[in-house]
Amino acid sequence: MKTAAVPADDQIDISTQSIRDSIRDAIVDRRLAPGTKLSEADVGALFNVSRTLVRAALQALAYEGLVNVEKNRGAFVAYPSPEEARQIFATRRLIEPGILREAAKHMGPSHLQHLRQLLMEEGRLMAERGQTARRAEIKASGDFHLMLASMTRNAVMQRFMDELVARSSLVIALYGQSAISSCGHQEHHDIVTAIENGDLDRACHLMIHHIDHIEADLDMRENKGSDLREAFGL
Amino acid sequence: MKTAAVPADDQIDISTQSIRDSIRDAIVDRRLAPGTKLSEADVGALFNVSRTLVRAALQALAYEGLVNVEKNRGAFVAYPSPEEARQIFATRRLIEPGILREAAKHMGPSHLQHLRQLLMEEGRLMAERGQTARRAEIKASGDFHLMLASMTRNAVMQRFMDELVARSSLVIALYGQSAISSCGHQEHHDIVTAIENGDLDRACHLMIHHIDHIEADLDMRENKGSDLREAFGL
DNA sequence: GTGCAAACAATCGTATACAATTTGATCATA
DNA sequence: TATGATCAAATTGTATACGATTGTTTGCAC
Repeated sequence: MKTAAVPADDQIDISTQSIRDSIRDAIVDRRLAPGTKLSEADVGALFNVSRTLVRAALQALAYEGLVNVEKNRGAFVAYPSPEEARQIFATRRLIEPGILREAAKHMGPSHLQHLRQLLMEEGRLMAERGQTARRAEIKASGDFHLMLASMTRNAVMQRFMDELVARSSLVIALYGQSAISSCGHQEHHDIVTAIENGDLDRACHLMIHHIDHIEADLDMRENKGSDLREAFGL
Repeated sequence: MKTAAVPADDQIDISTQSIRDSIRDAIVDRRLAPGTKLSEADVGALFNVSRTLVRAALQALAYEGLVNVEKNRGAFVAYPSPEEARQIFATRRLIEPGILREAAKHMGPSHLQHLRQLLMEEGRLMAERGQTARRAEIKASGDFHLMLASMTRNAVMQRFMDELVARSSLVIALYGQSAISSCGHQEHHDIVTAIENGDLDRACHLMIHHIDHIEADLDMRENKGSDLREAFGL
């Protein structure tokens, strides 16, 4: 019985969407370790719903790439291979500069204000100690990219970025080494500054380097943690 | 009914995936008109499966943006609004040049051969008459972009393009006016030529213009066909 | 004839039941 | 003891059953 603790309590009227979000958050926040089995019955018991709803949630998460469902075996928190990780970051490098430019088109002073505010919060969390603050910091770091995506006013791009950021979190959870984001945080600030100055070329340049840095901080040698699975090409 | 029926007809082992693909193809091929209701019971009867599997398929399609599920009302073939259409093409403009460059990295003579071959087939279908040939032509047109995506060797990008091309087909089905693709076909050829010549800048340029042309051919005034739905902001 | 309300029908939302498959354990045998 | 076959327990795959919601029709009052 290795299923993780998720806010259980006596919740009623929890629908598929809520379950999906709860599991999603738990995965992205690293409360659920990659590879963890998500038994339909167990999860259902936690949320006091039937397997039907759990199944729907797990299938949706599988589509997002956050869980793998193996036929007749069950659903597991995704365990991205180094190759998958590479593809995820390659995709981000490809689309985030475009998102930046698109977002800048619609950006007014209030939007810049919001971005700065988010970065302040991020910085505040970095100063704190503790697992909780650390998770919140990582989340805030991703939220910066998501906020930029939301400023494109393009729902499609937003959804793509949602998926990319979520999967990136998983990858970082698996292969990240340093306390990193210290530099990442500064890079966020620099990007906003470049936008403020109207220097979009520079902003894009910084964004690409930022993504490069995140990826460079990963140690993607196989057998990290308790892997063994990808090690044999499965 | 139900009398120990031998695995009826040719249909055995139809799983969620097959149903999803069948419906997907039908939508993209315009055999299912936008707005058509997809009753769980009806679809299930067609495929001789229970509502459970149909539901799963419809939910997956909803995630792809090909059907809308309205709570307690059912699933309908998506009816993209002009705004959605705009967002879809904006996203394509944003990522397809990048895909082009990425694909070019891995492209050898055999790949170019494949692309040319696909274009030949596309051209052949354009010459023919009839609804079937017309559908095949539109499909082939989309396949060109999908083949480029597959050459990136990046599963994430591939999936994004899958979704974008499918939804584009839907939009074109709704708002397309001219017999179009005549010029689109030539543009495909030009793009391949540019790649062959190693002139990626030109290829990207052509790609963006190609997408512009597709979008420009749409007549997205509301009330197209039997709409009335979006006309009231629903 | 019009307008509203209540019953009816159809469809979806969720839970449960049963079948199929996998997994792990037990036991026989060399 | 090591190996392999057979069986039992657990878990997923699919179907069905029942309750809830929505849309339509009917009937009554005005």
